[in-house]
Amino acid sequence: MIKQQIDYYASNDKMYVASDCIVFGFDQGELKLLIFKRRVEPDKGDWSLIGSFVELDEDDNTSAKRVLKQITGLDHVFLEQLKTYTRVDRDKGARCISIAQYALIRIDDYDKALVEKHGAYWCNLNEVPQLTLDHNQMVIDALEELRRKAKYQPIGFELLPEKFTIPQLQSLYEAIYQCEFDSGNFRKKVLSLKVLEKLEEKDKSNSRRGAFLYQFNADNYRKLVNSGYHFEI
Amino acid sequence: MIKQQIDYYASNDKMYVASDCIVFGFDQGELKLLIFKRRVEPDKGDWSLIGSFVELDEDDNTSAKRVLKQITGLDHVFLEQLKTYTRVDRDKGARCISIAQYALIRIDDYDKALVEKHGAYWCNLNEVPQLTLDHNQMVIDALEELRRKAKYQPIGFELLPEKFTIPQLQSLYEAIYQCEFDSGNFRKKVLSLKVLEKLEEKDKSNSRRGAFLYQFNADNYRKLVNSGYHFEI
DNA sequence: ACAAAAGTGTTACGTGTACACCCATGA
DNA sequence: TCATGGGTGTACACGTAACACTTTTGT
Repeated sequence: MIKQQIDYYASNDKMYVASDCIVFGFDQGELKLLIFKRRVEPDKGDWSLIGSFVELDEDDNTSAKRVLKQITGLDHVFLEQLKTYTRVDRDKGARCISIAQYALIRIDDYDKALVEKHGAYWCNLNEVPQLTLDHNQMVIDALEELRRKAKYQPIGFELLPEKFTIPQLQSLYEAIYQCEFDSGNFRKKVLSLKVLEKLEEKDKSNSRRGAFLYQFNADNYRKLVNSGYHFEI
Repeated sequence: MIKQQIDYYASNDKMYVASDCIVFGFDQGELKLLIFKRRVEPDKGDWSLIGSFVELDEDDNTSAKRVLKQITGLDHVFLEQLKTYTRVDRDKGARCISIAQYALIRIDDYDKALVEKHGAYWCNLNEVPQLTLDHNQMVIDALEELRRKAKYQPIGFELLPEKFTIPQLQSLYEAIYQCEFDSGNFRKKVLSLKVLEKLEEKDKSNSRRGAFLYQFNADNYRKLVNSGYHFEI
């Protein structure tokens, strides 16, 4: 029985499985993408997403988190599978499929020294250079997914510091959707969702008057979702 | 150079890559799922989604279409990547990841003889038996995706015959979302989208009066989308 | 006191929802 | 003629968008 089983599997071909990571950050009102210089052939020296081969004792998520930790020094980042790229000729080096994932990180938290040491670089999303293999397509797909998700799930908060102001949140959404929102309406909408906790502190970096800081209340969000609440921005 | 490249790839491990297919159909007002009896160890004889190993000269889509054609006799089905399942211990037989895809097919078109010959079976979506490996989870995820997509993209039509009535369309959506819609409002909504062409024929199978048949106009849909139109049911 | 950002209030409009109603037809 | 499903019309509630307006504070 076991013999037969092994034979059956063995009569098929294996492939390399890579995991590539589209890392988004938000800084100075701009969406950023983390890229670095490819260190292996083919196309050594080209810009590339960060990635790695998935090892036998890892799943895609574990693999991506390992690389992410290596390069940004960050643990506990938001990470989600995007799509698997399987074109036969996508990698000239070998038959290799890639499970792409996208990550959202609080850009002021990351270990700048580590990022630089690995030759990585935060590039502006409107100025993404030519990337290796099919990585540009991955970025396009990830951005589309981010836009789709941000509307129905509170993932935008993953890109902001713990405490943020309503105008900061608005500027993030304006960066994601590349358009302007009416500030009054945006504020009303976002507060009506009942997932923001107002703090006593103010942030005065952007105005004389200062804007109150808020915090995302994940517990409350979960409760609302469980009771059938439909989040939407 | 090439030597170094090959060495680099070779120092990593390969895996088996499978492609599993969640096949939805619609019949008698019910959503159906195509499953069949697994013919290989482990778990030979268990119910399973249809699937196969992805061959070296195939991408995931090609692979799924090959199996689908084999078992249903159908070409040109709607097929889209769902998600890739990579848990280390998901397959007891070997380290094997699976790229799941979901398909929507017009159930009255399929080759019934072929389906039966392969031991496949259309099961009711509310009565899915225990499936092998992580296939039950795949079905859950696929159903969620179908619900999400059907709201914003005209994929529902893939499950209906070429010509269908508005009440038929409504009954499909009721099956997908497991709730009832107001028929007047549903009709207004769906006709306001401007992608249905009214035919002269009537279908009298469900009422004495008969209901007019309609046809989905894909060209018109594409035009509307290109001009920024936002489809939503 | 004024510029500039934060924050509030008011109104008009379009869309979804509930529901009453008419139509066509075979038995 | 009546039961049944197909199809139309209307009235109201509500969320959104546009925009006028007030508040705060450093210079």
